Amino acid sequence: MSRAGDRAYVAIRNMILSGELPAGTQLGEEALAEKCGVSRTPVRDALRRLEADMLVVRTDTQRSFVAEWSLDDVRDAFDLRAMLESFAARRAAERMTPDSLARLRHANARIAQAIALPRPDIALFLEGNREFHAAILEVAGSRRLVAQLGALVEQPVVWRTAHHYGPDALHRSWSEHEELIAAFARGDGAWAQAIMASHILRAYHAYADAHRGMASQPSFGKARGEPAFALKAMA
Amino acid sequence: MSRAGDRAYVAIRNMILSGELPAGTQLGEEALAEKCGVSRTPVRDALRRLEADMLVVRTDTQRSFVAEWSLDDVRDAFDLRAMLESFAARRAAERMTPDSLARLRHANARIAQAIALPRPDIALFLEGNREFHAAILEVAGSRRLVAQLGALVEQPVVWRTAHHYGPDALHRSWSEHEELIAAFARGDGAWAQAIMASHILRAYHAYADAHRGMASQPSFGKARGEPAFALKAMA
DNA sequence: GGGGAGAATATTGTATACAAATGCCTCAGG
DNA sequence: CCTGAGGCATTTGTATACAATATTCTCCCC
Repeated sequence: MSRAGDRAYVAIRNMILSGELPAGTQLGEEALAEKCGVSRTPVRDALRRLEADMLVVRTDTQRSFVAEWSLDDVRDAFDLRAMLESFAARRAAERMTPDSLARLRHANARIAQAIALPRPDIALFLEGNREFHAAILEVAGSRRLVAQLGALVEQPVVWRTAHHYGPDALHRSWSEHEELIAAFARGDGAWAQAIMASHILRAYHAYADAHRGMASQPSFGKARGEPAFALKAMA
Repeated sequence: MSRAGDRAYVAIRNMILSGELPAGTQLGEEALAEKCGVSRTPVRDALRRLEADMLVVRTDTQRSFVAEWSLDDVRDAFDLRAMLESFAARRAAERMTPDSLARLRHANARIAQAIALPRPDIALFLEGNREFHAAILEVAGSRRLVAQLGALVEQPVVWRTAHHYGPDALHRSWSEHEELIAAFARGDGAWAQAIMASHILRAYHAYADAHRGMASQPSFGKARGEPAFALKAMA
């Protein structure tokens, strides 16, 4: 953790994901530097990383803005994630070890615990969910896959979305994880792949349903479809 | 083109891809700055971008090295590319316009011209090939897909590999492009997807065959399999 | 009133200096 | 000979100043 650079990255990221910096906001380096209490140099690094995460876009003239997310963009992201992560699931099924399988069971047990409470503990659910998907990715054993999915899978904000999920949706997610574990236990790559694709795409529709009809934020750029909130995917 | 930063990026990238900086070489910022005739600041930017391209890796302590490419890594990259680009082909087939189709035909005509010569013009082949694949990606119309494939598809160096391809391999590539055009003309996404996957995976085996038994470069790190040359994919 | 040239302003790009951290080498102790 | 602590050399991180570039505003001309 290189102090200032990472602090700036986390700080700006949080400002974007929390909505403090709405989509379309221009990100001046100097202003951000002051907000983060560092100089422009680490802010520049942070902006570059956020750009790679596609949370920030740069104009042809190097001005940075908080990225817009049209509904089409969100759909794109989920499609891509469905493809990549189901591919990862197939690979993982073919390489699964008892240890990793135990880790998956443990993660999903935590999810069960989170949603068993009278009032589901969303934070715990998200933590278990993250661990579950990360473990699969690790077993898949492709550095590239990790790199490409990294930006898509991380779920720092989902907060705003996750709280819209009902107990039934949460339970279905847990249930699909159980099915994945079954596929992994049998080493059935094709099965795991199919479940994962379904898992992700169901999550997309849960998202779309939750946000259907919600107020659009004032738009800025050339978004193609209906503007959506800036946030990351969850499953 | 922000002058110094991009110059550094291109310069370092070329040094890596040409083999002037072999895999495992440590990349000191100061040394690179001097080589590129700029200061460390733009070099840092360039290193970050190259890291995103996975041409450079950083240790936990922030030292940069030219990335190692085991044969497994290369296989991974091709697998991923096959998946992403065949997905792009399906989308493209569903959205193809007459203009774009014409552009594809034109690009492949240039390829035909390049390989028709008594001595194939590899540079022209690569240029046409790049244009062909870029056009498909553009029609696919997914910003994320572009971003994710960008690092994989670019073929600046393939030089070292491409020259190992025989006239037959080059002709087969052209022929597969023709088949893709046919699928696009009919708007058959599934067909286009299948051809593209086959196209990419064939390219992988052409690569693997060309490099089978070639001398390994002295290895540096934790590469998992047999070390391979540092280069990008082609199809 | 519209449009454009040009200055004024704001923003990003680059270089440099210095601070912090890492790695390496030496040498003492066992 | 091995081990590890300490200091020296190297490398990266950060801040700041200045240069280059983009944007905005103003004012003049049509």
